[in-house]
Amino acid sequence: MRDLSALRRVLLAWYTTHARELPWRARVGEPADPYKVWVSEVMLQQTRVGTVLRYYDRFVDRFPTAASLAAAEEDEVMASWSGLGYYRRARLLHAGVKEVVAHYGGHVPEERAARSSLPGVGRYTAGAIGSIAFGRPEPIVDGNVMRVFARVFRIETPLGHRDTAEHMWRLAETLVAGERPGDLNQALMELGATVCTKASPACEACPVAAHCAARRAGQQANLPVAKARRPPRRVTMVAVLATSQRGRRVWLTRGQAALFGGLWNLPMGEGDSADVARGVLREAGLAGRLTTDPVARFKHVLTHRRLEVSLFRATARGTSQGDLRAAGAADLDALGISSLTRKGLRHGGFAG
DNA sequence: AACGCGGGGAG
DNA sequence: CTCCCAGCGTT
Repeated sequence: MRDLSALRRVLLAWYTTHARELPWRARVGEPADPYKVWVSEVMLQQTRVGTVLRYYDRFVDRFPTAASLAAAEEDEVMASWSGLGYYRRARLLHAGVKEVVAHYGGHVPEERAARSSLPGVGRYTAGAIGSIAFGRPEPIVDGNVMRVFARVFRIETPLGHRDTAEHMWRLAETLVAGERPGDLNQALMELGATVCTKASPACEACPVAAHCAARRAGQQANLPVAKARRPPRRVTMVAVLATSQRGRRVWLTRGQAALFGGLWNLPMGEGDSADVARGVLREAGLAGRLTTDPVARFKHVLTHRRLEVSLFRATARGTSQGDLRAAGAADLDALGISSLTRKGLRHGGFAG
């Protein structure tokens, strides 16, 4: 559709009456806190609103300002992120606020280039902070916006193609130029999340149905064209639930790898045999006795992996230092633990 | 351009 | 089961 101003108008009007109340949204007439917008937008990367709601309040309550987050220990930050996934986001956010404190007096920089250069702040997040917190006409294109655009403008090239993405960013840039850029961007995302949904778009309730090319052509169910997806790889893993002699504390190692980096995990390795489990124990810096067979098997599914985990039990000695530590049940809440490790502790009967 | 990175909710 | 979510950084 050529008349973007009509689309703008309808979206803003709809958003004014249909926006969900979300804790990171500023009240009408109040300026949004750029730091809180930043935190929420990082949490929202590839993560649904409903999931973020379970973490956001606790996080900003504990770290209410950029300075307070910058001053926190990494373990403390990871503990607050524990279970939310994509843990690198937390470490990048932490690095980002440190940079803000060091170079910008603790204030999120309003200037686009400075904002974009912060760790973890990509094209999307920079635009979200710019438009929502600073009221600048900066575009946003996320999964919701792509779906809405693909339908409204009947874009039939697959998502994920460079040309498709660039086309959509240009559309977003054109559309956001005007009043209330933050609301316009949020209106697009909100529409995609609540009305123009993937499986069954509620066209009869959609404010832009009259402007929708896909709807006109009866193609709304066939758009957008998804990008091809690679099937997840199946991986067998061994995890060792090694406790101290009296079974009161469990040995955890802090991951440095990309997977679960920065989190405290059960010692793990790829494979399914007792031999591998022995190697895992030794590799962790532990000496002890191990069950000959797994005490439990469980699955853990990630987007890109299907892990089948064999859990061994051990009693082991070692020295808590660096990336190895013995944690009591009461310590676990203060540590960043992956859901996989949480699951392993449960299957192994270590509730403390 | 492709890939790795969590976890969970919806259908 | 499958899909994909208010993406980013690396290669």
